[in-house]
Amino acid sequence: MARAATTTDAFNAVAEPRRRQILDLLAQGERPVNDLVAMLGLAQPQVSKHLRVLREVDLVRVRDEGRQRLYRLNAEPLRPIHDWLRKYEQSWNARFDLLDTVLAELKEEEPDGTD
Amino acid sequence: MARAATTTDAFNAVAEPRRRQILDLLAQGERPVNDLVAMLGLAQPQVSKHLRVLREVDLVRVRDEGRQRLYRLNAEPLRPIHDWLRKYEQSWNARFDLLDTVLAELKEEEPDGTD
DNA sequence: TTGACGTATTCCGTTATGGGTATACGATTC
DNA sequence: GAATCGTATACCCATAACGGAATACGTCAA
Repeated sequence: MARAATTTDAFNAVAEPRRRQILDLLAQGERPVNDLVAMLGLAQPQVSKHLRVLREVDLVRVRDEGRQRLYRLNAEPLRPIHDWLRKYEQSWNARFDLLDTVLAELKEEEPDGTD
Repeated sequence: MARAATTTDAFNAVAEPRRRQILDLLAQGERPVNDLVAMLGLAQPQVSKHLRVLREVDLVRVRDEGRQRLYRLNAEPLRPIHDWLRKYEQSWNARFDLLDTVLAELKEEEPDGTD
């Protein structure tokens, strides 16, 4: 088995910096492909390919406007990522550096208080 | 060029479900490899390999304890992901479904009000 | 219709993943 | 020193990513 497809989920789709950049751009509003091409400094086919991936995980939606295709953001698939990260928030918000791990360990299990 | 290495950053490292699972387990406290092996139902070498990736992006730290290696979580590299997601939070927290895109578009640019 | 534009798709090559299996290494015990 | 445990590494395979280049659409203009 190889690495999971980029179109498997938002986690994989968003691992690619360019794709994140595209989302960042689309966060400002709907854009035709060529706008993105210009802004990203990438070749048009690559942009279309990245958009395809984003489309397949439903991170972007398209709307046909004449000969242009206007892409817009749909952030909802990012939610699971955010939700998953949520439980780790405290780890960097506090000075838990190693203390929190120790504490968590103590109250979770390791019932053998064998130091 | 191929896909960015899994060890490039937390984004890539965490795109793999198994690796997320490992972090989830380590969130509960330090664990030796074999514990993870048992909990994950994976072969030991695969677990070691995943741990290596996590180690390379500093998502886990190791501590030698006799013949065991105790791994523990270091969540900080997750922070950039969280930070990046932050700007999209409102997109799914409200009913901005397509309204927000339109609004953003209006106030950002597209100075030609040609509709 | 022909042509230009905007975008998507196909084909290529390089790279590395992730699982499987075997094995190497260090530490401990006998 | 030998056997054993706990873990890491090496090797193999199948898969697919990403960029580049060429090209195939569909739409609009002359």
